Order: sequence, then C-alpha cells, then structure tokens
Amino acid sequence: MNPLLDKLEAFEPLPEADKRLLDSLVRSPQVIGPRLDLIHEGDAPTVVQLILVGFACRYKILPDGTRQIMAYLVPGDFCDLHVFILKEMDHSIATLSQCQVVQIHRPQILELMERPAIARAMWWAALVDEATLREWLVNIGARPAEQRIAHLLCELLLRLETVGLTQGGQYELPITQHEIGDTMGLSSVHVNRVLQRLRADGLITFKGSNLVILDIPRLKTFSGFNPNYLHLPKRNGTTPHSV
Amino acid sequence: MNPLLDKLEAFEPLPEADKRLLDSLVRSPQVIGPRLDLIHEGDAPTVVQLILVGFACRYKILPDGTRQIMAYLVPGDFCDLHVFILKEMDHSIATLSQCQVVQIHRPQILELMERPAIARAMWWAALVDEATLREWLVNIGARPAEQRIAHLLCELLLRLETVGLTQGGQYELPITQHEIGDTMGLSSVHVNRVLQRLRADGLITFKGSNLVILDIPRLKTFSGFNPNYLHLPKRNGTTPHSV
DNA sequence: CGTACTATTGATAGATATCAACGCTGGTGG
DNA sequence: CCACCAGCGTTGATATCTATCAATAGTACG
Repeated sequence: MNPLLDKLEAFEPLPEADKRLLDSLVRSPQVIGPRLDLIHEGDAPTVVQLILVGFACRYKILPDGTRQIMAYLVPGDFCDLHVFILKEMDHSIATLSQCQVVQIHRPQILELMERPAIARAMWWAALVDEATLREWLVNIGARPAEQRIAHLLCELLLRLETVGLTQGGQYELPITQHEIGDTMGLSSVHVNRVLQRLRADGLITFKGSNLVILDIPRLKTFSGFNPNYLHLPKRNGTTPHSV
Repeated sequence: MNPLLDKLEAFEPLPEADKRLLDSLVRSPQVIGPRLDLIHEGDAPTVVQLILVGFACRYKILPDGTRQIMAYLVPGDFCDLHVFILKEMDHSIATLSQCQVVQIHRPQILELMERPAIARAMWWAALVDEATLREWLVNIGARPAEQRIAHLLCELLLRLETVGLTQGGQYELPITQHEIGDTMGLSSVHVNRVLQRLRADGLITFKGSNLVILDIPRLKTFSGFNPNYLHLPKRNGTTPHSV
C-alpha cells in the first residue's frame, strides 16, 4: 500500500530501515477533490507533495486560454522536488481525479537524502521523469494522433504496473477525453474519434473508466512504444506485482 | 571566453576559486564537425560533455525514420549529467554545427560538486533544462506554427545572451530550416513559409546564418513568450554582457 | 564546372480543428 | 422522489492548418 516504496524498489531493493522510513512518511494523507490546484504557477513552493492515490498533472495555461498538460502524476510520483533551488513555480499542478496526497517537509526530505539507497533511487526517479518528458515531446511532435494516444496508454500501463495498479492489461484511467486532448495537443472531438478507431481495431475497450488493453504487444508495436526511457530493470515475463 | 562560467554566474556569483576551477576545465576543447553523434541511444555514457562553441541537439529517431529534436545544446550546456545513475542513453546527442566540446570525467565532476556554490548552480542549470523541456512541450502541443517558431527564437535569444553570444537582437543560428522542422514537428516546407511570413511581418530578417530580430518586444508578445521558465534573475534593462 | 545540399514556389492531399447539435448520466434542489 | 442541469461522449458538416509531391533556383565546395 505504499506506491512510493513500490516505485523506488523498481530501481533497486532498499534496506529494511529505509523501507520503514518511507512507510512512516505516508501515514496521514490528505484527500483532495478532483480538478483542484495543488500549487499554482508563480507560487513559491515550500513542500514536496507526493501522490498516493489518484491522478494529477502538471500544466500551463496559455494567454488564449489553451491548457497544455505536460505530465501525469500517478501514485508514487513527487510534485516539486526542486523546491529548494527555484524560487517560483513555472507551471501549475492540479488533481485530475480525487487524490490522496501527503506533504513532505524539508527536514524529512533531507533525512531521506541521507540514506544512500533512497537518494540513488530518488535521483533515478527524477531522471526518469525527465526522460518521460522527452518521450512526450517526441510523441506530440512526431507521431500522428492514433499512435500518440496509443503510446500514452502503453506508458501508463507500465507506470501503473510498477505501483501495482493494473490487473493484466487493465487499469483505472480517471480522466476525460477533453483532458487527453489537453495532454496530446488534440481537440476533444478528435480524441473521441481516435479512441473509437482504436476500439474498432480491437486494441482497447472501456468498462466505464476502466481501460482494457485487448492486445498489449500489438498496441506497443502500433504506437512504436520503446520502454527504454522508463529505465526499468529488464524483467523476464513476470510483472512486479505477480508475486 | 568561458560560457559555462557565464551561465552558472547567471544564477549567482561564484567565488574566485570556483571560477578558476571552472576555467581549468575548458582548457583543451576538442573540435567536432557538424552532424556527428556525440553519443548514441543505447550507449552507456561514461563522461559528461560540455559544449563550448557551436550548437548540438538531443534527438530520437522513430521507426519510420522521423527525427525529433528534443533540445538544443548551446555553449555552456552539459550533455549527460545523469551519467552516474542511468546505465544507458535513451536518446542520442549530435552536433548541428561544428562544435568545440570538452569531456569532463567523473572525478572532475565530483570535485565540482564539492563546491557548494557550483553545486547549487549546476542544480539550477539542470532544473532549468527540465523546465525548458516542459516549455517546448507546451510550444509544440499548443501553439500554431508561427508562434511556435517565434517562441524558439525568443528563447535562443535569452539563452545566448546569457553566454554573451548576441549583439543586440542578433545571433548566429547555424541550423537549417529542415532542422528547425525536426525540432518543431513541422515539415521543412512549412518552416520555410512560416519564416517568410515572420519576415513579411517585419519581425525578423536573416543576414546569412545571422538571425536579426527586428522588434524583440513584438516577437515576444506575438509568440506568447514568458521567460519565467528560464529562471533568470530579474534584470533592470541591462543585458548581462553589457558591461 | 559539376555535385549536393538548402531555400523557395506551386499544386494538391490529408490531418485535425471548429461549430453545432443531441443523448446520456449523475448529481442537486425542490 | 422527481425534474432539472451540467458535464461528458458522440456525431455530422465544414474550415483550417500542415504535409506531401514535384520542380526550380541559389550556393558552397571540391
């Protein structure tokens, strides 16, 4: 029940004492409703926020009102690790679904960073976040709409698998088509049509907000998905939570 | 003549001893011709490379041969700061123009990181790189082609100003229209037409490979450019190299 | 003086946005 | 408990943006 732990251990196993420390951080999460800002562009960040349940996103609003979502934050992801260097947020972070969030204060972060294994794993996580951002840039810049959305769905499958939030090829995707559009630089109408085609091609289905990927290898091939940017250890057929 | 020093001091002034250490790093640069890989996707990075002269870029090639450029590296920029954590490059880095590059080895990096002011400044630089990546995502995802290219030109103006490579609103832009297309997710034909319109609107001109921005405030307004993501200190009319 | 890349132009095709309308659903107030 | 409302997904028609294809001209370089 500790997605941060799951995620960091996807990089390398942690000593028992480190695990206990991480567990102690996630005791009393705060519940935050959907579509609420966690922090806003221009604010000075003071704490690091950690998502335990739900989806959040980084975004910017342009002068003409367009919103661009630049990252999804899923359970186990940090919001503002740069807290101690930059004076001012250059983007906003908001919940998409209802979330459970914990706030981690500076002394706690420093305590974490004193543990070498945790520090390494958090460095890894930060670098993967950056690599993910690059992959999103490729996705939006170079892939047509269908492959673009298919790629996003592949990425979320792997990320959510890491924190035990998938059942086979299924996971909860608590976001609207409009939000997918703001993420992929597409209109919601077009997102709708693309999703219909992916369903017609037998690649995915929805059971309510539950996404079902019908043919994972085919979706990966179709979208040109190469998981190297997530820098997960090579696995041998078993999923992390299959134990 | 040390763009790294210029860049880091844009964050905060450094002690004399730190400056001398940084100067000692950039002694014997290597000259690398245009369009050559500095490191390739899949390679294990071993050294940090620093650009002293010229333009380089991060890029990926998709299965269908499309290239997406994800970042420009200009004088003062580092290539592979994540050397010590990630085992394998998830993208490639190549020169665009002819470059002068120095390779910095692990012990030298560790020596740099022992100086608190340098370490802070390098953290700042890494966070700005990430913020820039986010802004590029916004740019490609949410702005039409003309504003997209105009925004890029504004960004390069500020970044090159920081390392003393502008004269007023002019700077060397040693890249082709095709490469701008690979950067912005546009075809080279479309880039050509967009540049013509920007010229017709009196926003820019070219003197060979020298870009002249005719009306900086208007170009910024037009592109929706907000420099906050570069996290430069507030200035009061003076450019950093105006002294 | 070729050769090869780069910039440019015109014509056409394709992808995606916009506008408008409608049904469905879940929530809310009366 | 029911009627209303707002948000979401869906559909069709049309407009706009951008890509593709093809050809030409300029330019640098050996």
